[in-house]
Amino acid sequence: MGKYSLRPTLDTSEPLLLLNQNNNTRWNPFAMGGGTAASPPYVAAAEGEDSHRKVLAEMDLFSTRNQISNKVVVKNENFHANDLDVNMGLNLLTTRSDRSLVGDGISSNGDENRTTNKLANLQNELQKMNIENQRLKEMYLQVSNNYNALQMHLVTLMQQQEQELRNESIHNQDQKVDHQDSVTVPRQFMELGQSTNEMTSRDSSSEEKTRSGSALNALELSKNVDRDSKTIGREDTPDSDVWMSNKAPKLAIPENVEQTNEATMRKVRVSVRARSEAPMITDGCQWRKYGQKMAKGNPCPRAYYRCTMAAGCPVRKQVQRWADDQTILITTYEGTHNHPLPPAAVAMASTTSAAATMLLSGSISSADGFMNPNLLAHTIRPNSSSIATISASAPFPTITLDLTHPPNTFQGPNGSIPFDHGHQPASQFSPPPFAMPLQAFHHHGGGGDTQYNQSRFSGLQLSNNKVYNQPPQFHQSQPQVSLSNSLSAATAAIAADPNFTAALAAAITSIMGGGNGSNIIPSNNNETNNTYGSKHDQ
DNA sequence: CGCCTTTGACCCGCGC
DNA sequence: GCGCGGGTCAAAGGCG
Ligand SMILES: [Zn+2]
Repeated sequence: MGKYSLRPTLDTSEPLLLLNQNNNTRWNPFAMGGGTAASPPYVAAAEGEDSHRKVLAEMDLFSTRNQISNKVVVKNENFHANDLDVNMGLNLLTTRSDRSLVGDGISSNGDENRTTNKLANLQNELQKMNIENQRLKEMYLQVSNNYNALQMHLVTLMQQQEQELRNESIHNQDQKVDHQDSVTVPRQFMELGQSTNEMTSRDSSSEEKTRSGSALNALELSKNVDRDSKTIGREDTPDSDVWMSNKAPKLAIPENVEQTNEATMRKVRVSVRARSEAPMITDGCQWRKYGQKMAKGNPCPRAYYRCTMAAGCPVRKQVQRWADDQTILITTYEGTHNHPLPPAAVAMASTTSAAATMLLSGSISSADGFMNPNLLAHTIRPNSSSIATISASAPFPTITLDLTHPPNTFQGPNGSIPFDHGHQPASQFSPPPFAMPLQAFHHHGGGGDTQYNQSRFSGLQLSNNKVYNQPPQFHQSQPQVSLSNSLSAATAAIAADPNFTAALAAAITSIMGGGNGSNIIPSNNNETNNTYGSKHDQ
């Protein structure tokens, strides 16, 4: 019964665990780049044998009869994901009827009965189709969420490797920076730079800060701690310093340094732009909404969440749809988790913390801050699949990861590439899916109004003139040229590795061990997906 | 019953 | 000082 009609269906009752270590069904995102168009649903359908059976066992075809009205929505969804084979179910549903009774008792009756039954049969089919499409829609949401998470994983790895490479040549950069003088830099940014490095400011207005940099940061910290402990005191016992205490001893670093990092990490924001119709993107954490505001210049309200996976976890996030394209969800993370994370949450957490670290370290050695006092923005590579943007606009330095255009060049209904200002027609080349382009731009609040402002991000060693002219490869001014190539190769190798998740986990562990403070649960537990799967565990 | 969302009030920094 | 905007609090109610 219904075996064939259900064929393309995936079990969406549980999140697809693309990153789960114990799961054999891995989705290789790199396969999507080379025209294979192996988009998430497709791959999942190909390997999801178990899922099929599960669906057969639990799917209730007639539980919702009024879903025909969803047709429009589904249609839209199909359009949205036209190359994701989401509409696969439509054909299959009509290929076979599981109502064999229709044909039998009818042969002796008139044509009217026959057509009536036929009609009923068709209606049944239609219902099934709609239900099926509903399922597929949910599945698509799931998959796209997981896809975003995985893509961010990749970004994390890229960043980490870039950073490692950069660290090797950091001295060179410091020397470069030395001759940048007498320019005002946003104070916050200067603080961050100070807190993570020994850069000295020559700006007279920030002389005081420079002189008492650590004291100032300590001040900031105490402010934050104060606020956090206030919150905690309400929810819990005076464990307010848990998130401090469990980290300070770990890295044998002077306490105030660690505190400084905490303070700055709390301030740094990592913004993720992803196309999602869900109210929140799936990041594996538990969140509790604590506020909602109408933000200026955006018809969509901004929602405020805090992490509830552990009492006193300082991590907050803001979720808001982009005004220009409300299918794009902007999630801004702030802070570092003070507790172990389930595997499902590792991707986002590691990405955000790595990005934050990158932002901080980038701020110290880059000359950009001096070149663009109000905002710092970089593009690693134009017209590629994802974009990481760093901005130091007040009050919070923010790094934005743009995941709105998937690697396989699939575009949403709007088909526009954010921040693509025509420098490079996107059609000219098809970058590897893991490429992480950065475009330098200046934006003025609204977001739509952007303007070029080429700059060099020290962390990525971009050469200003080369960035826009030679898209297909990384063009880095320094020894990093071969570096990025090897990086791509390494990434590809990782992707091809059957132990992809293991490699990923190792890489992430190394990242986290690198000292930004997130703890990761050793990833051997399978139930995390469901365990954290209820409400705002996205 | 515990956890969550909702939502108006409140706080705070900033610019005028 | 005042208004504005971003961010947070906390009471009230909903939900499973
Ligand atoms: Zn947390």
